[in-house]
Amino acid sequence: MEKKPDTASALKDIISHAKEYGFVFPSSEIYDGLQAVYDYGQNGVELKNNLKNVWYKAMTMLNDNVVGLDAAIFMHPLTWKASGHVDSFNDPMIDNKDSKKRYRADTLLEERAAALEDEGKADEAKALMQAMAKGLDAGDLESVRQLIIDQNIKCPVSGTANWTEVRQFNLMFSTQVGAVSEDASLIYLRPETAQGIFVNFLNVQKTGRMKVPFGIAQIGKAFRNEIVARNFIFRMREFEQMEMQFFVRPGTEMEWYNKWKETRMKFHQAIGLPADSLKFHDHDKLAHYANAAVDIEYKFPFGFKEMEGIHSRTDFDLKAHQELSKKKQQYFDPEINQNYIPYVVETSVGADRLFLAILCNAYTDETTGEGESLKQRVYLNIHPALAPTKVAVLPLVKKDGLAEKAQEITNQLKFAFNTTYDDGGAIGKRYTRQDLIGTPYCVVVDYQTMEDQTVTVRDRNTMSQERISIADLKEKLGYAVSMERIFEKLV
RNA sequence: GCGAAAGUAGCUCAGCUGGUAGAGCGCGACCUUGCCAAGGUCGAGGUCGCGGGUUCGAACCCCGUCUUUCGCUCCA
Repeated sequence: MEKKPDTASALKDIISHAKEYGFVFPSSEIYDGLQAVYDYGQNGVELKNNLKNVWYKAMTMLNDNVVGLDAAIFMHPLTWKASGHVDSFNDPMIDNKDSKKRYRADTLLEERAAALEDEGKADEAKALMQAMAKGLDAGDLESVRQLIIDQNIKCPVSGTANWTEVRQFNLMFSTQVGAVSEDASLIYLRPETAQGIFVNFLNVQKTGRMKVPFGIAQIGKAFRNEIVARNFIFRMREFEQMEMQFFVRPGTEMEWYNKWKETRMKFHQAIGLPADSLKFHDHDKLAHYANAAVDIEYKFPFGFKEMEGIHSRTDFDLKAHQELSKKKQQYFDPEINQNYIPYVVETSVGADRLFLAILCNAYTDETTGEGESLKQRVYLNIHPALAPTKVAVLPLVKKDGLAEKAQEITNQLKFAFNTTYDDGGAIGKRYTRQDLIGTPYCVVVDYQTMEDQTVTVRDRNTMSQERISIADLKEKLGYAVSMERIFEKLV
């Protein structure tokens, strides 16, 4: 009998567990924390690194035509002009005090202008749009609010015109480069990692002698000044993306889009997420850069939410960079003897979201037996290749040389994979400690070990034990905890 | 940003109409034991989220603030 968390309170259990067992801590907690920022603890960092590793290797090792990149977080400010982020990440917002609804101030005015045009007042509409543009360009938000009031625009929900001030929400973080603060030195922390790949497209293509189709994979931090951050590490201000941009010949993008859709879904299942907790969600409204977009959603305790996005980005980005930089972003395709700007299929998964999905899926509150023999335990059912600690070596008792023997085995295994030694407290308690952090195997040194050089290996999920020879440990456990087991499911 | 709830030991919580803090679990040492959170002894750990105010006296009442969760809202 297993109880899987699917209610909102389940998230609380997972957050508590994550903190109590060293996976995720609130940032700068001794100062009361910082909203929507979290730190990964001693076990969290292992799990996250394993996840990043398995993703990166699945991309680069398993695909001959995908290579890696690690671009800087700081980029030339024009990058964000070209990508559209400067324009689309700055929204003037206004709230209605009665309905508590928030609107984009520019949208309200645009709708009003459209209504005026329908009424045949095209001149008035044009004047309104010009006045709005003037106000926005000058950063005069009060004048924008005044326009809304002058036009007597009412909230469709409350029907009142009881508006707050207009406030600018900038989703990009900015900072200064250099000691002197001037306008020219203002730069942004990247709101996505993709642009680092696009601006390096030709560098990689030329120095790596890459032929289209090929991909560039990158893992890195990105930053967004979210207005509302919710759901633990699901939406953070500082987060990590694992992105791969795949450059293809125009016209073939849908073929690759579909191929990557399937490949990525397979990946999530291979690392242990159940098929019925995953689904595709097609975008109805496409972003300015895409001609097809789908999310892979995972069934979090707070519902099916986006974990990964697969977008057909067309040539939007490379073309925009070519126009703004005046540097050609073309590829010469020898097969068809033609120059073109490649189209791009992007796969972009949130490392933190994937981490959270793994944690939610792994958290198991299990009750076995009934009556007197009723047993309850909590364990993390993490894929062995992803588990922070692979093996715990435990002496059944500390005396009679068992502890020394267990230390010796630990020293043999620790070069091959994360191995821990524990002799504190009763054996049952030590099993439980390992269950709680998702260690897949416990090796126990008992009295028989001293006679025939065998140990028992206890499986986390089944709690069953198998006796094997010490000499075979490294090989047998090594394979059981290897990423190979994940990769085998991907080909 | 709005509304609701919450914040006391590492965790889960108790603490009555105000009288300067407790339990269980966990943690550490030692003893005993030895295969699924065993028992015993001893011990560490909290200016009750933070800052004001009321009061002779505040974990408790009032105000502010921070953080978290939930519901709105937002999400190129």
